[in-house]
Amino acid sequence: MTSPANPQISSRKDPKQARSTALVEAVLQAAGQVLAKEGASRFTMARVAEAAGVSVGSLYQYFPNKAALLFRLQSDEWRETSDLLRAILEDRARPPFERLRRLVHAFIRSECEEAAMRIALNDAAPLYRNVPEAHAARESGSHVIQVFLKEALPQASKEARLLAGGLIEMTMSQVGKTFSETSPSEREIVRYADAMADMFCAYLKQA
Amino acid sequence: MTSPANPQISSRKDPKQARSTALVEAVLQAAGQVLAKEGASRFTMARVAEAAGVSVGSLYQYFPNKAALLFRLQSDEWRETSDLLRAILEDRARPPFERLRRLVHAFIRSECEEAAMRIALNDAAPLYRNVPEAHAARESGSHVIQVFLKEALPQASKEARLLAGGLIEMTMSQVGKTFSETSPSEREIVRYADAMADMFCAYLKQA
DNA sequence: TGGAAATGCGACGGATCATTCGTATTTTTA
DNA sequence: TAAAAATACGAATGATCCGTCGCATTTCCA
Repeated sequence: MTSPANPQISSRKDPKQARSTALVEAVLQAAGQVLAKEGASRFTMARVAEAAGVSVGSLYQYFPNKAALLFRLQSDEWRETSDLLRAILEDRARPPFERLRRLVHAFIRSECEEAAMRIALNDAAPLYRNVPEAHAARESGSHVIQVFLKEALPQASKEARLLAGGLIEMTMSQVGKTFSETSPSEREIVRYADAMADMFCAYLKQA
Repeated sequence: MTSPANPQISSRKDPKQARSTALVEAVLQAAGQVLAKEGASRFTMARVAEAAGVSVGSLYQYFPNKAALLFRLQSDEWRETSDLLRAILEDRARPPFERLRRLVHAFIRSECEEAAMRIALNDAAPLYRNVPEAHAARESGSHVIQVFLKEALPQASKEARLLAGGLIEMTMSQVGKTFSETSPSEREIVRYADAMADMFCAYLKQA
């Protein structure tokens, strides 16, 4: 497969005056709306500019290209999710498996709440998949899970924990994404998240 | 999210003479190659036509549009996979959980073998996601799993089986896809498939 | 064998988009 | 306050691509 060359991601310049930071904020907000309401195929620099009330040229002052803008949106999502994971998994007041269950519920729920945008972001993934920063961004989430597993399964080998963590992480994110596409009801969300948590717990306990 | 209108999928005409059926075959073969080697973003009617040694106009004789061609490729993949599932799960000579383990291995392996094409097909999914036929195509795979679960977990409620089947199916396909993107080695494939099978078995046994 | 049907062709129309660049406006600085 | 720097603008450029249509070629059939 011949992939497109890695897009340039680092921002062309940083906003220095108040009006320009406001512009960047407006752009990010508008970009999220356009992505969620129009879908990835209609996510256009011109449309984002219009929704933000600025001109196309201004977009390119702070984002070198479309991929950079999309990647920024994705990065922000990743960071939010990562913070969510950390907050729940580090709550040492609860037993580990309860934390894991809460994690799954929170994750699935968050995935469903912004389903439209997440789906569109996923559809657009080919455009920013190859940026080098993407690798580092994912690393953060994995690390949180590894720390948790070290506490929950102190007797397991490091290799086993890496395998289990990768499996859990991938399952949660990928299956969560697909599940959110079905526009599930509140009931279904709870049932599904419980099932997934059951699966993870059963797997970890027998390991 | 405003999705594009459902594309017309049914073939414009059926090939009647030998040369036209050969042309359709050549087109499908070429389309698979273009998709695997060039990726979804460079999957173009013109490129497929050139790779097949025919003209663009001829493509439109048998496929009403690009989405129809892509959907045909996806359908063929689904059918192959579905047949694979069925063959393994219906092998009553082996105990159920061994069959499930074999299934996971076969699935992951098959996903990795044609990784480039599967990934590209996935990237192009937005183009054919909304065709009505897609729903029916997935149904087939679910049914096979339900039959299996009825044998493996005769005491479980139908509702529980639907939930478990959906979870297993979604996990296998989605996680398998993502895993195949990492270009895993033979060793990693085996380890990962075993881990996933462990997870499914542990989940089903505690249910 | 001759006309009809099927098949194959590829230039062309029409539309969409990412990105640039010369210019105008606003803010900062000295 | 005047020059410099930062910011904003949006028409224009260049490229890509889908799908069509009139015409040429091949095959079928009576």
